[in-house]
Amino acid sequence: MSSRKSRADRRVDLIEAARRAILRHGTQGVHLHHVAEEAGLTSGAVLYHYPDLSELLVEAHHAGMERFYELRVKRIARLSDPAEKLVVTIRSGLPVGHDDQGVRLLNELGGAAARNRVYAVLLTTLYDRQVAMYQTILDTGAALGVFTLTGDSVVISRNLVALEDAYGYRITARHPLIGPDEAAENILTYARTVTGNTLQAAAH
Amino acid sequence: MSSRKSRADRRVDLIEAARRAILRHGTQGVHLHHVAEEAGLTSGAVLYHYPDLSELLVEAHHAGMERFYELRVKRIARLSDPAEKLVVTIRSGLPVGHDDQGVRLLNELGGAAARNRVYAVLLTTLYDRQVAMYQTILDTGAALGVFTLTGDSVVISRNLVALEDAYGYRITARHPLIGPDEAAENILTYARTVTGNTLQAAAH
DNA sequence: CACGTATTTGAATCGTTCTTCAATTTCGAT
DNA sequence: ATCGAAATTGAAGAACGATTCAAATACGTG
Repeated sequence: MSSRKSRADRRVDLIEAARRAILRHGTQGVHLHHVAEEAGLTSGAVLYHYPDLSELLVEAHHAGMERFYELRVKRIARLSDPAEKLVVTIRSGLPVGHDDQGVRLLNELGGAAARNRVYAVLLTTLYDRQVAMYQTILDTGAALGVFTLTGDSVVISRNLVALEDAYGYRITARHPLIGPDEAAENILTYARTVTGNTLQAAAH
Repeated sequence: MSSRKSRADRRVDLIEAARRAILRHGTQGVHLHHVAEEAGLTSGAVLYHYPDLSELLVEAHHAGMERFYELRVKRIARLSDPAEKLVVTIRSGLPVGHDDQGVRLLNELGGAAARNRVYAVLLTTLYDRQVAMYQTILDTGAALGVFTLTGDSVVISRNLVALEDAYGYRITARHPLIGPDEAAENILTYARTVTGNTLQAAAH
């Protein structure tokens, strides 16, 4: 039994616990006691804070997405060269390995989104934000003359995020030939042709 | 209560029923009685044929994948022009609408594959077969001088399948701006640059 | 057409999970 | 240091799903 906490603190804990429980058992497979165990509490205590488990699960997914997105933004915040930004952004959209928690949580929702409107909105919103992120990088690079775009930056950005997403699934499913490095290289190949930039991963 | 059937016939029915039940409730959310209802039987009867529900679910997913893949192969079987084949293949990899059953079933597995090795293998195998399908088209087109590939046909094929997959998720999640037409056009934009072919959708 | 077998039902049982709630404990405020 | 409110427990009960199995039934075969 973990020590007593304030309402706000406990809710944060529970969201974290729910996130871990989802990764272990799947969004559909999580049970109240799984979350309770992860949090070091009783089922009753969880219910005291979240009378409806499904609401807690939504919050956990929401929090996971925000974390994922914020991490990506932070990674490129201090970079100035658009080419470098693009390379780093592509990397940050891919799982680090087949057990990458951030990506695995997102992948949980792919199927559920077709049945659950709330998850559909979450996932769609995340996609759009990531597309906007790429678009900013591409447009800036084009304005600076670093990139020579072969087409609409929206289309390119949508394709880039799509590629990340799909390779994320392949990697978390343990494709024997496609790991983070191979996926990054495949996406970079695409990025090179549409930007006209060699996009070397800058040493630092 | 549907009329009595032979073992073989009933098993086929049950796989179909399981497929529908999965689409309604999710791979993790399906219960024995859901499958029984879809089949017009009792839970006991389902158990008589499949003592282990999870095995039936695996078979349902397997059957769904085979159907999906075979349909794609059949669509291009009678076409000879590589450019036309490529256009048709891209289309056949995308859902027809947000409620496309074939794609929705595949999407169900994305998350589960990270936790379940059997599903991971199924999904990975399907991916590889689709990549091989594209590769054949690209290599043939290149040999005939119809395509001028900008790079390795494996990489291009992997990217094409990846794009299909990801847009499939967006469409089934009801993205307000991305439907089958938009997705196809985005993928075609990529295909055009890497093949050097205008890839007009042939009228017929 | 009657027999025997394979299929299906329906009910009983068991285990699990959710839900409720009174009792207890802890902590902060006074 | 005490009081009161908030958090947590643990047990009891309700609901649900899986599982088992004897009985009923339909079907093919001889």
